[in-house]
Amino acid sequence: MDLEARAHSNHPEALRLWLRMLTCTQLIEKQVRSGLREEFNTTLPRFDLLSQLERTPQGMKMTELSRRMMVTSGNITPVTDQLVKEGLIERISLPDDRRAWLIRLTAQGRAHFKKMAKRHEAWIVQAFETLSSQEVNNLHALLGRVKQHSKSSAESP
Amino acid sequence: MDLEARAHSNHPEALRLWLRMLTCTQLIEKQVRSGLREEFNTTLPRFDLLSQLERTPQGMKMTELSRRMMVTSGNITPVTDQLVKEGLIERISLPDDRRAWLIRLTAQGRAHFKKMAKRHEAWIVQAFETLSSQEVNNLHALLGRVKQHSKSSAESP
DNA sequence: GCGATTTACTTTAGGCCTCAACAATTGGGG
DNA sequence: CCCCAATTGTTGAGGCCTAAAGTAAATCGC
Repeated sequence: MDLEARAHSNHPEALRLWLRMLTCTQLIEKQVRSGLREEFNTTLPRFDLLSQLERTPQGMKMTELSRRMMVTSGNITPVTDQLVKEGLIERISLPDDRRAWLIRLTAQGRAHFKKMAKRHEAWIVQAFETLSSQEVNNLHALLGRVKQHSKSSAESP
Repeated sequence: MDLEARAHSNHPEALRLWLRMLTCTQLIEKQVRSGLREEFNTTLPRFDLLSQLERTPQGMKMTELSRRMMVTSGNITPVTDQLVKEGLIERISLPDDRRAWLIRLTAQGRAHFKKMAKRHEAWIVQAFETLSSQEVNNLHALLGRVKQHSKSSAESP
């Protein structure tokens, strides 16, 4: 009795798969969001932004952040504002381009992110613990093809 | 250079899978949303609501709709208002429970939904066309286990 | 060197999301 | 019968999303 209730038998397999995939994603995402809210009083977009920065110690421009987070650039401004206010990231002005900012984790941000990432990882591992390692890799490979297909057809419409 | 940039090699397989699944879902969902907007000037939640009703000719209460759509009930009110205004659904008051409404497709709503559903199905089929029928079914089965696991652990926290 | 285009970020309007508080109604236990 | 708890739908605050317009700065081309 969820999104999949739409998928009756004469729908093609792809539609059934899509609704199931959407259901899974939403179930897991809800768990992650409520975990972040209850344990760390934060949100998924804020966590995602910190995640992106953690892999890039030299920092990143806001445009690059929006591209990686797959959201439009108008979203980055308020999320960045909030994280700066919390002292987890900093905006650094670039001498050679006065339009842009370099966004970087602060030491505090890096430490705080590590704690959250540990919990986040546990939630995700738990969500997929019902699958064997081989099944996880199988799923990963199949979705890799779907991703490539979707990206390439988005580039040449 | 997307969400998956977070997943470096020492992360467990489950985390890599999760980020890839999220990327796929978002890529496909963006295509569907922009298709609905460009071709039908509507949104995904509105389409989803009509989808749920299409399978239930006798109509559905708003609580039931929110449960199936996996959103809180506060969301259903404005989406319903909009679809009533467009003449695609109707609110029918129930004599034996004056708190509740029965929500049903109008004839116009049913006809309009059919057109949209045909296009929607084509977008989804295209998104997965890179996989064989067997691979689609395999993916469906694996995600079925993930879904069941997630639902059962959500019920008994 | 200077105007036109492009780029980086911000802002705004409109929509959906959660959570939480609220009104109205229903239904069960004394 | 009546009070109380549970249920149905609505509303409001806060947040993130898009698309689109606006501002400022960089860059391209003549």
